[in-house]
Amino acid sequence: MFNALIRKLDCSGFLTEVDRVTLQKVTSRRREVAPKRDLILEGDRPEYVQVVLSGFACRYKLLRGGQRHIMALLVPGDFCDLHVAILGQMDHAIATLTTCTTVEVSRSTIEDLTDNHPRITRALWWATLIDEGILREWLANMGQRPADRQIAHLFCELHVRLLSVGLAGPSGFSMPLRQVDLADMLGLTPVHVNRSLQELRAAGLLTLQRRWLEVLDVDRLRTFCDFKTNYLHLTPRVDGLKT
Amino acid sequence: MFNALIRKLDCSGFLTEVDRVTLQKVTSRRREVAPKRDLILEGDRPEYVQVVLSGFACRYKLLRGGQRHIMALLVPGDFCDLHVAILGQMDHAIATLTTCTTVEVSRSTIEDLTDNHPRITRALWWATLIDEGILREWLANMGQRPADRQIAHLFCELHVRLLSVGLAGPSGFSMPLRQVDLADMLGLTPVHVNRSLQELRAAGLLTLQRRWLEVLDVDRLRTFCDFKTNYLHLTPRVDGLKT
DNA sequence: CGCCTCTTTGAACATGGTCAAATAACGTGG
DNA sequence: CCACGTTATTTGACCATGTTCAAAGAGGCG
Repeated sequence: MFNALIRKLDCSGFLTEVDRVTLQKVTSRRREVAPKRDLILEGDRPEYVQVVLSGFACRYKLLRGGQRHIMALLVPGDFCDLHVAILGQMDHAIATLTTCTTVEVSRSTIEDLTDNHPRITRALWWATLIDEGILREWLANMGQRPADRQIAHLFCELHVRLLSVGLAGPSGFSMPLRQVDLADMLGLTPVHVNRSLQELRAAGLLTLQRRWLEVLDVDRLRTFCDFKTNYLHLTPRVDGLKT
Repeated sequence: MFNALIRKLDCSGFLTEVDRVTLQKVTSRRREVAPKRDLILEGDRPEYVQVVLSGFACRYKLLRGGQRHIMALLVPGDFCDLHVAILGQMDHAIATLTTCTTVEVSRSTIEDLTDNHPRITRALWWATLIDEGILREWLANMGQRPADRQIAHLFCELHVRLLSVGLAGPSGFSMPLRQVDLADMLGLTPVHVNRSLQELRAAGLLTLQRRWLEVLDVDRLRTFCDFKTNYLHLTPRVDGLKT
């Protein structure tokens, strides 16, 4: 059966066939969650670590004014809260954006993996470091680029990340996120996201209809928003496209 | 001799006296670096992992337009590039902001630590997870708050981080950063940082002169910018101030 | 004292925000 | 399959926060 987690960790290059089998066993207890449901709340001390196997989720914080800021997008294969094992308490919440399938892995299973499966441990460590790299890129994106390029950059990133788990074609992918979600990720208003999307369409860079994002010219879009893939630390084969 | 790294890792609560001695030995090869010097460049594959022992450094990226975005502030006790051991290549650069003392720890030493000193390993892991938490908070800060509160929030964070390594008093600390540096951290222009600082002063929240930041009323400043300490995962004792 | 860097000021401008309403798309039950 | 209520996208007019450019003051350091 298809398993985005294995597919993703495999990108690290650390896994062997045995490891893949081990991971397969661990990810068998699945759960279906409706859109816009909280998976974990800020302050929680969960007993289980969750992994997204299908759908999109996000890390977010609610600030005093009631504004939501989304600090990370979780796509199939991503861990939700591996770090809680060490830090103890969640400093942010996680919610589904679309319908999601998740797996719960007990803390003891994680401990078993880290004790007895050094390559898997290394792959997990690798995955969290990539998440950190993405956070840094988002920071630079928000801080330095105008809205339309921010959005373009986010799409470029998403495209590559989905490619690496086999969920995107060479020039398009399913985009079930709402404009509000994009707005909350980039610190913009939905209205302005809407207008910027129109500019991107008008510039002939992409189309977005019926929840499908089609990139008309990948190179041109990447140049437009100054997108480089290095922060995703892809193995050459996954890059999907030249450069 | 005073060692900010040990002081910081000690906050994790994982270390024993033996571990502290081990760390002391490892951090003996020191180096002095002038302000505004690169410690590592994007694309580098360093053989040594560096730790800041005194002064301020930063992680940054240079984008196409030549703009610099600072994605993290490294204060005494912070690791520069622990992650390169796994990811291989730097996806950002690191530079000093002030004169810094650093230590270089060879990759083999790190491997020894992770193989034979489980509590130290756990503390290192803990430190990188806190860095990740800070990244998330910065994202929300930039995305959702107006300039003056962004700056106030940054100061509140810095205050607590410096307190935890013994480099701040209960209401003030040395602030050698330039307004350009603040601007590059928050995605603002130096001009606007300047004006926002004036507002903070006018509001009686702080004073900033001769490179010293004095917080006039810590609680009031924290309320002003909606600062909560939870994302820093402090042990109760280090919080320094109530709440 | 003089140079260089950093901070401060001013005025015009632009990007993105606010509020409110209209239109379109979606999903569910009949 | 259609009708309806709900949720999402789109539009318009006005406003505000933050930017740009340029120049004048302060401060630090040899």
